[in-house]
Amino acid sequence: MIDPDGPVPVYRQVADLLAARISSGELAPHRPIPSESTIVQEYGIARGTARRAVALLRERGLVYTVPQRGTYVGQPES
Amino acid sequence: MIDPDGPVPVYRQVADLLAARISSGELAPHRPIPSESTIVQEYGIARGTARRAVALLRERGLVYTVPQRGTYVGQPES
DNA sequence: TGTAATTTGTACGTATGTATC
DNA sequence: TGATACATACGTACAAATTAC
Repeated sequence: MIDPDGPVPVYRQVADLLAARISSGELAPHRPIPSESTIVQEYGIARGTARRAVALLRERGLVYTVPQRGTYVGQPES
Repeated sequence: MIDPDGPVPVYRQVADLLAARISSGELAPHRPIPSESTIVQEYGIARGTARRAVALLRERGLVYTVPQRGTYVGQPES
């Protein structure tokens, strides 16, 4: 699933995989995406890398994070 | 200079200090800001924290980074 | 021409704090 | 109380590109 040795950074690979899960509808609007710990386990990566992937999705406007709560699909203020 | 135990994150304290050095003219447009290693030594912080501080300045549009070269005051396209 | 140093980029691991549930 | 989840911060290591010598 993840190629740690490829030219594409792992955090971007993970972000793209999560983005695909959002596009497919598996992760629906205003529903939480997997937690950092879950992402770490699912993809076998470090926590810092998982955080970077989520940060990238946030920059893309695909998700929003509520501190100490979780990260959700879509945009805040519903 | 840096208060590691205060409510303000270290990376933001460092970013603000660097921003002040830019405002004062000590760091002039299109001149490099201190390297990550230098920032680490100057402020006694970890490199990851220094990188976050620089990333914050980048988000604020105060600096731009040229990979493998350095980070410079102002905006690209000179 | 070749080598070493510099600098940013990526990735991992660990620890602690704070807020929520 | 305890578990969960994000925020911050430390340290370490290696890669890639540029620069200096």
